[in-house]
Amino acid sequence: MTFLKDHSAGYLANQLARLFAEGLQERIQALGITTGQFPALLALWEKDGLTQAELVRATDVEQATMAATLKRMERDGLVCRKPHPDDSRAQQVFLTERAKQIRQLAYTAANEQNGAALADFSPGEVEQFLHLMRKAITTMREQNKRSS
Amino acid sequence: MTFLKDHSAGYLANQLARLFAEGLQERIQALGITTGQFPALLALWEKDGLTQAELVRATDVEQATMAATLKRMERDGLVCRKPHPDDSRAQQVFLTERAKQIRQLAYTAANEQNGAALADFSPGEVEQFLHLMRKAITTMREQNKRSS
DNA sequence: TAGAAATGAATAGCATGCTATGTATATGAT
DNA sequence: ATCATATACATAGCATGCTATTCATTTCTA
Repeated sequence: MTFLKDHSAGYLANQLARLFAEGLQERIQALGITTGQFPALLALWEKDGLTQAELVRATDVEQATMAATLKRMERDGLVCRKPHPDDSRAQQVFLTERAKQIRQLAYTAANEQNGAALADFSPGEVEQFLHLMRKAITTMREQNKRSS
Repeated sequence: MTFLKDHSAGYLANQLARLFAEGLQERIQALGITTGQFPALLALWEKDGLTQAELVRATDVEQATMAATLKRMERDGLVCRKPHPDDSRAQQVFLTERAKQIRQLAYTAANEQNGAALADFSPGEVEQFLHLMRKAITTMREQNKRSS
């Protein structure tokens, strides 16, 4: 008996994600940001000054991952941190001017990568694809919640 | 202007892949293998004794990634390496007895994870989903080939 | 057949992601 | 008010994946 990668949703999802990341990385490297910083940037572009804990809740990564990402973002001059006025355990994370200015370019890069990946899809297929991905994600989130 | 993660194929693909990996990891940890070892194992279960270069061509990872994975697999008692009879640069990679014996259990684990993720899909949706993932993968592979 | 080019592997260095721990501060319950 | 618990954050340690570099051996070509 064999195992066919082309028929394994998990195998394909892994490929898909790596190819998306590769393509996006290429499009945003001129902006001085990386794929892993994207989730935090999206959240901060929406609302600047979030705490790390709020960023964790706004994204889908673990606290330790966010801590490491913020450290690299600070090193790279994308954010700076200030003590939280009401909670001395927390810090607020603020975007630098540079990070604020690349917002639209970053959105464009992400949209272009999505468009490139789905270039051969009909509009209906795009909708269906997004719908099915959301459905599988919801299903697995529910299951992992239970098992933990 | 905002960027909606729920409408970004790349964002969803990243989520999807991580959730698949999480679920699979849980199912195979009792077998003493990890998700990253799966591609190499699939190739070696099909044909034992491949070289590292052949494993790279049979999977979708870079040579350096495969080298690191094989090193961990050797450390974990999943493979052993023997000098290639016809090419002294190369080595053949052979599965240990333990690695051979878990084959069916590993297939089952992967199939069960795929089934769990797509539990709410109709058979037609499953086919459509796999088809669309393959299509996006093919498209991006073609593009990345050009840009490199 | 000698030198150039290609191929097989290993390694360094990095990003992203995880779990598990530790530490400090807040909060809630007695 | 005190003590237990919850929360915020940092860090260690690891897996997976990448690019770039290096080294050795083959293979091709002039």
